[in-house]
Amino acid sequence: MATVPRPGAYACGIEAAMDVIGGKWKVLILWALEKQPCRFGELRRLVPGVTEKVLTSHLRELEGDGIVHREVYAEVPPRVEYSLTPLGTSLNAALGPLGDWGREHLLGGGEQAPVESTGRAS
Amino acid sequence: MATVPRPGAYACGIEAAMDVIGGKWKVLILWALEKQPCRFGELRRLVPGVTEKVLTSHLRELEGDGIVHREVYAEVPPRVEYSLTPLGTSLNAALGPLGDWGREHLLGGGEQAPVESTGRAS
DNA sequence: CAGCATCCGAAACGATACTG
DNA sequence: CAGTATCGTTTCGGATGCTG
Repeated sequence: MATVPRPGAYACGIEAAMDVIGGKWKVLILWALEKQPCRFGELRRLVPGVTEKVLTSHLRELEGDGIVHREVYAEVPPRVEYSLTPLGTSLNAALGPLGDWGREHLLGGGEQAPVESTGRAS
Repeated sequence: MATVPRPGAYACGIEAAMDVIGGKWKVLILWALEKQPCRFGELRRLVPGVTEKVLTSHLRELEGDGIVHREVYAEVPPRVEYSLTPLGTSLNAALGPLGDWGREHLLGGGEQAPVESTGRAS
């Protein structure tokens, strides 16, 4: 989606950010990875409904944007681990208020105890 | 985009919010409206590149989601004014951190004086 | 002025089969 | 296990032309 596709002109930061997280499953992926690094197969399970093809392309884009890190272990059962980069962590943090807003105004009001605002629960 | 299209299940608030702002020009529209209420023609000028059809459909969706208010004046040259609802204003506020993140990490680093973080400038 | 209707093309997403 | 390749479907957005 992103990966420097645009000629280079965004009207504002939100537009640019939207381009990075614009995929259908991107935020879910970020979310799964925030909890803990995951292997490809784990992600498939953590993000129900996504197909391999789409998961792969989204991961590649996020990797290209410096949001996720891809670590390949040259073992006999191939193993690849995906994790958030510091940039990805900061993006997730920036997504926090938006998630709060959505949960508050779109889903059931705040059932959860509004502890800090750090709450980005399932 | 949204307007209660989904059967009713979102994994998290961000997903729901993404659905509301998921259109290509939505955030730009929100942005133009935050500065001041606008007529249809003004919006077309403020959001360069958008076509009437898409602008109309995006506005209808935002209206359906309670983000913008549509005021029709039954005059002889038809006049319609769009403005942000309180919900729309709060959404824009929730978008702030994401805009800051995008401007900081995707566009040129922070050229602007990082005054408050309220800065959602053009 | 503020739109709606219609047709079209591009892109994103999805399903399935196959490979290092 | 972790993808790649190919094909089909859907959805979104763009271009025009017409109307109250």
